[in-house]
Amino acid sequence: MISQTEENYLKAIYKINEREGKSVNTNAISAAMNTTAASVTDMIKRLADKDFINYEKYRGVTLTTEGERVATALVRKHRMWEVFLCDKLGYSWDECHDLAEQLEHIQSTDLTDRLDAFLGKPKFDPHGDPIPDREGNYAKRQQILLGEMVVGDKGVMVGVQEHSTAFLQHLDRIGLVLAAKVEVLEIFEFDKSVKIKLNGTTDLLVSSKVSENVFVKIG
Amino acid sequence: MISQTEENYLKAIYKINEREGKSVNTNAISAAMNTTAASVTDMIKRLADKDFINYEKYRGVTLTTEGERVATALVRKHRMWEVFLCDKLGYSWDECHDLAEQLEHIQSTDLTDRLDAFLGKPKFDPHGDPIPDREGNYAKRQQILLGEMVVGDKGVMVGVQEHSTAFLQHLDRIGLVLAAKVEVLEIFEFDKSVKIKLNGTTDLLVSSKVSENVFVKIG
DNA sequence: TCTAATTTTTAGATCAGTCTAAAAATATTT
DNA sequence: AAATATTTTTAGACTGATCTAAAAATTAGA
Repeated sequence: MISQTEENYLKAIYKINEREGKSVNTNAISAAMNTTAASVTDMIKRLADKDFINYEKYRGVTLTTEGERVATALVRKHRMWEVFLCDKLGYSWDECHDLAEQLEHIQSTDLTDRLDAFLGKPKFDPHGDPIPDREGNYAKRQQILLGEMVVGDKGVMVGVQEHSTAFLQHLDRIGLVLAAKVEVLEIFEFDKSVKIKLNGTTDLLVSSKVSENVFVKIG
Repeated sequence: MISQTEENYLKAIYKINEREGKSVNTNAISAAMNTTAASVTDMIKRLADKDFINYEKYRGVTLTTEGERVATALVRKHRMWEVFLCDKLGYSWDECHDLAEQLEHIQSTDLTDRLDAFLGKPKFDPHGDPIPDREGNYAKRQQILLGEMVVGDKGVMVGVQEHSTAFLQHLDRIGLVLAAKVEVLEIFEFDKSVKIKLNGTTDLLVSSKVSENVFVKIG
């Protein structure tokens, strides 16, 4: 049996590794989990005992095959529930995250599969994040950050890196939502803000905080 | 904040009180929760501290208004999720209970209300149990046990008292499912078994174990 | 009503998950 | 490479939820 807390640690490790691409250190985990480094050390010992992670003192951790299976299963459930909440119950993309954090711990792969069929086998969640299949595989997104585009580039808004409610609500307010058409008009080196044309109509100046957390699919 | 364990104790107390109609004693709770009497004593102290129950040493417990609110909210969520699982995901009535036990702990009354609307404001779950409204009110069922009917009585199967998977699967197998038409043909005093006509066609002999756990609406 | 049976509570332990404070190891900088 | 800074681990403690075994209170019966 695996506890919800253990699951959350595995998911955190998975996400940090996905972002940083290397062995995950204690402090990064404690920051992600909002706990102390001491608590993390305790927990990673337990997770190593259960063979969910590889752990060497002072050297950080990596997920084992089994640990990765658990983590991707959680991500699959989380994103699947988000689709349900948005598509079926009418939640907005900034509201569904916290509820999905709870729902992802429901223990039943069969339920997830039935939900998958019920929702029409979605490939992406409402934030543009890909939904892993039952084996945990998912296509890496063909996309770059808005902040990495150059003047003249055009594309479509396909997702976010930062999932906080505040950020998503801000995007809603400025009209930079999923599927919005984006063209880079000007980049201001001074503060890294970016002027874009939105949906071929309005001009919009976005801060670096925004441009560094919005994914765009070029083309 | 209330823990899942605390919620489960409150639900158990609520159900025992609903069935027995009086102050709930320690042993009844430990039986329902599959724990020891000592654990129950610990927990009821905690629940009394939090004002969810009224507790007097050696005298059993009753729910406070707040405790009852929590318990009926759980029942509402449980039965609502059962409708979702059966109606939308195609689960059978014996499969949905265990999953609903998990889902009932999802913390969000708004989610429950949206689910309610999405499911078409159902009044009963797949076992015929009434779904409480947001205030915790629900119509007591107009029904009696099959075992309480007399020869010649006719009615419709509307629910079960016992919710175990084994029992529900047995009912499925003998064809005594929700909405089945029932007419009492003969009662055998020897072993309290009952011969019924099912849906106006087949004759069926049911054991006392069955007749004492199936609710029928007369008429 | 007094004794026996039952129920309930206390006492004392354990495990998971967390903390603070201090010690140890590793990394960085001069 | 020595001194300093940072990161990580250990030590020790606390809470929630559980247990077993024993003591106390209540209930039932002769």
